[in-house]
Amino acid sequence: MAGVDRRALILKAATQSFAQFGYKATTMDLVAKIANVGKGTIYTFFKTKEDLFDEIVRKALHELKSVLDLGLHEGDPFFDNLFRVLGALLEFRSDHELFIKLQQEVRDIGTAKALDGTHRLEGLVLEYLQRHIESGVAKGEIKPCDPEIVAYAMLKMYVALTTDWNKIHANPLTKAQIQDHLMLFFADGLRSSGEISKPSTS
Amino acid sequence: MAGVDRRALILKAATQSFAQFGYKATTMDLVAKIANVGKGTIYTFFKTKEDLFDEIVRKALHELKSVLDLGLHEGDPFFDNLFRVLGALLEFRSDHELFIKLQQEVRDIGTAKALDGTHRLEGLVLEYLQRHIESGVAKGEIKPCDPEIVAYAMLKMYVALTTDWNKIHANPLTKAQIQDHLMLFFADGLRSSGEISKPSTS
Amino acid sequence: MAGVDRRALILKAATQSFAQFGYKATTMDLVAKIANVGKGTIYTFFKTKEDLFDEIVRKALHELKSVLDLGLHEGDPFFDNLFRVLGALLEFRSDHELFIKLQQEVRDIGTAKALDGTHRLEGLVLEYLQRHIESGVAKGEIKPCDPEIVAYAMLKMYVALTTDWNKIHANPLTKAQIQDHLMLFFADGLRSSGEISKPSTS
Amino acid sequence: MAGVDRRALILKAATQSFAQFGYKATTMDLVAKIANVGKGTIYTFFKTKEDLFDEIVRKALHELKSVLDLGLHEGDPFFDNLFRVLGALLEFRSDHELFIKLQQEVRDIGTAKALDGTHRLEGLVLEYLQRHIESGVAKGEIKPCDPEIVAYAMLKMYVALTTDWNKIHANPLTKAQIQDHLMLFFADGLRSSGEISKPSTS
DNA sequence: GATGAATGAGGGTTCATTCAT
DNA sequence: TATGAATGAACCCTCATTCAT
Repeated sequence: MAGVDRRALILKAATQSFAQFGYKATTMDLVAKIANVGKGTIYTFFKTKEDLFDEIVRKALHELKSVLDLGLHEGDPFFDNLFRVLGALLEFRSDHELFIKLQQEVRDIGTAKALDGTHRLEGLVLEYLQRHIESGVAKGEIKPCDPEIVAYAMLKMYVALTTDWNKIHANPLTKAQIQDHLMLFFADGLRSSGEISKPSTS
Repeated sequence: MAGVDRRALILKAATQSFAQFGYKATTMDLVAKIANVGKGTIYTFFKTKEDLFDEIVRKALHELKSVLDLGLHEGDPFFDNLFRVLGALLEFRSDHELFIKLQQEVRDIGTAKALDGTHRLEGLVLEYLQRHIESGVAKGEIKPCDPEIVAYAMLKMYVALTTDWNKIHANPLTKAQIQDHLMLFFADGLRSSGEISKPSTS
Repeated sequence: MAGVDRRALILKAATQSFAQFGYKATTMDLVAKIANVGKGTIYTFFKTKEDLFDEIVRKALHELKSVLDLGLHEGDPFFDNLFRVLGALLEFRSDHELFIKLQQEVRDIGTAKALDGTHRLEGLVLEYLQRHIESGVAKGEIKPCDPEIVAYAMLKMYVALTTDWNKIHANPLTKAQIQDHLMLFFADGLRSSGEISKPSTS
Repeated sequence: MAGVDRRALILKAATQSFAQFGYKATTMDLVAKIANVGKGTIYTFFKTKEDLFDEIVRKALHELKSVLDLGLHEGDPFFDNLFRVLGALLEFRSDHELFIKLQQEVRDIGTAKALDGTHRLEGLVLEYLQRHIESGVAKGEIKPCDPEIVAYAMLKMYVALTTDWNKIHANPLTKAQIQDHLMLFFADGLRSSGEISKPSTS
């Protein structure tokens, strides 16, 4: 028991529990048990349950920002950049899968502060995506569209395939499956060539 | 007060509260107050809080099934059917918006049973979509793809644009905006014509 | 169990426990056990522990006021009035001994609000006494003196003989003993007649 | 840091905190911080918090005994002795104000042992006073009276004027004010000369 | 049948005490 | 020996559920 970093142990346990059971259903007793630590120990590092939660969100925010900053290369083609960043997010996910899950697990907390945390997480990615899409439209790489809506759709689709999917399926999608489908929806569309491009008016 | 259907009153109140505050934050006291009945009365109709919740999911499931059955016309083109059904879901949503919200409000329940309820709701739609996609692929209307993944993506995208979006934006998207973007992603893709179809190998 | 007034039961139990053990050492579990009531029941009547405490102070304040109002007869001699009121307070004590004890049991509560409550209790009596002493001085019934200090001394002496004494002695003082000694200190003094009235300068 | 007496440091810090915040509100963390030692260090000198408290009471008891022994001069007049001792207590108080405050701060401790400590402190002074009063009665300097009750009244009055008063007033009473009032109550009484000495029978 | 007062298990938090360093 | 991180019992409070009316 000598070299264990109890703070990290607790953060990991809490992250796992928040992701798996949500905020309310995560009890400090449970976190303590998962971390194999006394309940009181948690309070040596975090003032309240909310504090513990905030810290997790903050850490995720920070790592996310790094990933995004590293992934966007100004001069590269739109889809190159998109998939490089999404790929990086995927790595981020495999390291810290639970952080991403948090995004959806947080809802009924009530405190504006905690909710803000989650929204900031989402907001950060949306901002990056939106800027990237605007730039893609400006360069003529993608069709004119509402960048805010498309950014939102991209994020949600990404989360759906990387995280939500695992809630109802035992086997996660492979990195290739995820990239192929994102490409399918956001680059090419499903429609077979040769089809008419508008549904007949009903 | 003679002829009021107390059971319906309670179901309506609980639905509203579950949708607005989530499962945990909905107290039986609150449901009783909204329904304007005694707290004990709830227990004459529903054995537990979970029972009450299950009943709401079950009812939603039933109505959903009707919507789907009515919307799918075997002979019509793929995208005709898709948008007719999604449009119908939109109507279903405006009538029972709260039911759909439930899908995300249920997360931290913990009890496998309650989660099952939500998954059944989701599963029903997925099943319909998957069958529809398989049929579309078979008829050559859409590209060959994994119907399960695509169905899942469609549902999530639909929920994202109709429901999730409203959590961070004051104004909901219009029905037209929703349909246009679904079409954009699932029919045509974002890429401008004239572009190369694969990202450069990294 | 039919006709019991649970609110009164709880108030009585809490009063007893606050008086005996003090604010902090009184646990809601203890109050519940003394009152023979479920812990949750307390919270049906009182929002918090502090609320419960406040209610007790408030009730004491009210009864105290009645006693004082009834005991002071404007025209009567000073010591008649003094002993009538003190006698009445003694009755008040035998009915509600615990309320008076509260005055000293409240100290380390911390919340300004709760402390106010106790100070109000003390302040009410002090106010009455001070007015009465001023009137006694004005009529020449007692020597000129600082009414505020004398009022404070009277109250503390009264509480010392009626309440504090019992903390270290098994048998309370009799009503006669209390009155005799109050008379001794506040009317006549201890000094034997024939003595010189000032201590020799040291 | 070599030559500091850690035990004394801790005793001083604890005394200050007990006096200022009371027994319950004094945490071992706080004592450690005030004493500028590690929390564990306290436990090398004192087995428990109660032990620490007891030691403080014992020390106060000892100093008190010295004060009393020095103040009583067998041959002097009663009131000379009384005021010399009370005066000395006042000095004792200005040196160790906190010890005296302790007397009232200890109330909600609950443990019979700790309460005993306080009672011993009180008992010591009472014993001295009682002996002195008995002697005064024997010499005819003061009226026959119950020495135990009078001693108790004197102590309480003394504490009331020196300590309790400060809790509700910004300015402490001066030494002269305290002595004058003690004389007023215990020597001469409040009643104007020329008054009848018994209240009219009610 | 309808009610809501009563309940107690379980939640977050504090703090006296221990013990590995 | 001195330390303070770690601990868990015990605190106050919430709320799903029961049951006498």
